Amino acid sequence: MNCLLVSTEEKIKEAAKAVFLEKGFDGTTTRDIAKAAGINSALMNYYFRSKEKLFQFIFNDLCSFMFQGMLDVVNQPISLREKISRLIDHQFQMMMQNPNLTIFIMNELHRNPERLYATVGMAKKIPESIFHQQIDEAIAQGTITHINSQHIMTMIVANIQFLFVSKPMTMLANGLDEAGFKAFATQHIEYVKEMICDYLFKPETAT
Amino acid sequence: MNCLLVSTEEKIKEAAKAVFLEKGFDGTTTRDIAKAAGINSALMNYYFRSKEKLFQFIFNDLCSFMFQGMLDVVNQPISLREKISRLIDHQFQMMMQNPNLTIFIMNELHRNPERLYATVGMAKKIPESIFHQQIDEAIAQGTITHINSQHIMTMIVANIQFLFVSKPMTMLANGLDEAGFKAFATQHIEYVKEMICDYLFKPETAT
DNA sequence: ACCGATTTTAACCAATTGATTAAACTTTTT
DNA sequence: AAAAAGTTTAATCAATTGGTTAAAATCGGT
Repeated sequence: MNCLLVSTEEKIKEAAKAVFLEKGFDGTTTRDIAKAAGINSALMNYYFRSKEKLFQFIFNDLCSFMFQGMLDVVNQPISLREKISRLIDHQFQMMMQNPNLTIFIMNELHRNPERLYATVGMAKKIPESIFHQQIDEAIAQGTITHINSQHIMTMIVANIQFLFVSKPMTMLANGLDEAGFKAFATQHIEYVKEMICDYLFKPETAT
Repeated sequence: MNCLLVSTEEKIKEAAKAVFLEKGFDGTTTRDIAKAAGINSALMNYYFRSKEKLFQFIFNDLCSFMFQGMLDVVNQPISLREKISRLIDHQFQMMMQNPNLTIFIMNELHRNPERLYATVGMAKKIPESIFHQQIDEAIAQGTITHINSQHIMTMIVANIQFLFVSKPMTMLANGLDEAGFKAFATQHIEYVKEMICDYLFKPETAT
């Protein structure tokens, strides 16, 4: 067994994750991965059977990483207001550390819709979470605006995720560098929190 | 000259646009395009010098298409409230007819940041538009919440665009078919309009 | 109808792609 | 230490890639 810190299999997975995230499935060659992992090209086919199989492995990993954290927050036994705030914060932290996670996943799903099957289990858990129960209860009690929970979740996710999906564009349009973007994004999520909560918990009930 | 409706050059451009939009630059082969255009592979290199040059052509076209419409709305001599509503409607119409326009552009910019130079002229026009002047004036008059205009634009764009960027995921998570998605999206933009306007034009001024 | 220019084609090229093979090297087991 | 199992390598494969070439077909002007 290779004992220099990590196993060869792990080295390949880490390298593949980095390269796939940066270049996508089509833009990545098996030699890219081998080079990044510091191994022979053939080793990749020894541990994983093909580029496609290796990709599926990485893709599932990344999808789990993305969804699991959100699911954890979404199922916490806390108030709706607090949960929305934490949900936004959690996504923001996750994306700050992995800015191209979402564009990668969305693009691969767009290019190859069959990969949706890899996410079907996780994706369906969110609409079934206690977050949605809380919303339905709050609506019944008249505490929040009457609005389908899927729309609320979409608003939360969209306002955070698109910030990172469009990061290069936003930086260009507003003339920001890396630090400037971070400041902009940090400020932005505060506005988003405020906007969404204002909309949900507004005093007078809209039609 | 080829007089069967359209010129060969136009046929190639149309085919390339469709294929690139669906498969991205890396996923597209020159033979894909030739096949879609019903021409010989070599013809593509006769009209455009290379796959890269052809792509740049298409990419610029699509970016112009995306930005020009938004710029037109953003510079209309109408009220802020009406402008926000039209901006959202316009993007929605555009994306309904071209659902993968944004994911395509964003992904290509992510994969190849040098392409940003192709958009720099257009992207910078938005922060310089009279929309932003209107916002600054409204803030000075105390008509709307005190918030940087770039944040408002980001909110508008994010809430509409991400709906389409994440279309496959949204359809899966909420169990929607094509018609279901359309209904969901149509309803969603009404909520978004309401939410953003409520936030901007709210009666009591927040800190 | 003929000529020159433009347009289109088939055949081909070198480079790169994902993947395989058989041999060499380690490690573990006996 | 010998055998067996597991790991890694260099060399190579067939297929596909973007691009080129030279010849054929088509066109407009005269």
